[in-house]
Amino acid sequence: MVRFIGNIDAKMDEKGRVFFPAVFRRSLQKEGDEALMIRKDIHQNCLVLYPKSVWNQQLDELRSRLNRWNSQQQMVFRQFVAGVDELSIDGNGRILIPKRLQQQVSLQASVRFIGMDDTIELWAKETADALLDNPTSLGENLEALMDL
Amino acid sequence: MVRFIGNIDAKMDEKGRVFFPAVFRRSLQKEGDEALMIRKDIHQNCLVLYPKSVWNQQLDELRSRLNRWNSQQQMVFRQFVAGVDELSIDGNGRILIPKRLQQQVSLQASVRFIGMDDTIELWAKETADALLDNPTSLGENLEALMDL
DNA sequence: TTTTTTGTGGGGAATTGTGGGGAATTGTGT
DNA sequence: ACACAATTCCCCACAATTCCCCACAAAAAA
Repeated sequence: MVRFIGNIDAKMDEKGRVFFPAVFRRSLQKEGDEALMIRKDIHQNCLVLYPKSVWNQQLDELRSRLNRWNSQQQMVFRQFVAGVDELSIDGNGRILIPKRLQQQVSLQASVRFIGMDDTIELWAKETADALLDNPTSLGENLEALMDL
Repeated sequence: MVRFIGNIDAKMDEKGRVFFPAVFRRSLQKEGDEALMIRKDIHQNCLVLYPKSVWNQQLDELRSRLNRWNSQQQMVFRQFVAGVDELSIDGNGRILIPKRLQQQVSLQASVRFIGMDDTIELWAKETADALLDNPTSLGENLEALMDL
């Protein structure tokens, strides 16, 4: 099982290219997994990178819970799958973020990679700072959760 | 179970390297644990070092209680792992403190390690002095706490 | 005192990260 | 089909950081 750990600040150039952090690249290669899938996060204003194997796994999970003959459920599946792109790492170790996705989450020059266990999130630095460097609620949330 | 005890002053060089105190290294090795996780403390202006096994244990417990499709729960997980980095001890027995973390807690040349049972805290010496040399309320707080 | 362990410092190679030029490819409208 | 713009890809150059090595001071142990 992959386990992405760490936070890396990076810069996206005008062409939309970002260096894919070496730590993560190594974790990927260890799994023999080279391809990445990218989509906007369901809830947050950030992008999510899945190693292809993890992506497939999640698709399977979704599929197994959804009834393909049910129109609404089929629509959920469609929305989840649509908007996904496949990425590859170029000769310089960079990935190219599709324009469409850049706009969806207002990516600027300063971005931040966050290792999230089996996926990697890509945030606009400003957005991440605002959300994550504010730990007030974390304590309460944790307390509530662990108190079950 | 690891038990880190003690206060050690050390110096960080311009490259951000700090000698990891021998006492703590021995405690770590006794656990067969070499890797360390580092993050900014939730409340205080200092860094916290976790032996990797301790960290993983906490992470697994959290993961098992969280539903990744739930926005709020995913946010808790995110806040918990964001800002964490993995450290290793180099050939000279030193660790390299990531730039980002140095800045977050204003680490300068003079630092202080504080053994905190199963974790180790890393303070800027000045900050630690200011906070801890002022033990005014400890007695009262303890009294109130233990009086349940 | 000599030896070993602990702690500091720095040089320089290798890797990681940033920027940009320009060819190839794709997509658009005419 | 053609010209044109935008995007993607492949290449090179270079800056910054990290890693690996060695030297040595200071403290502790023999």
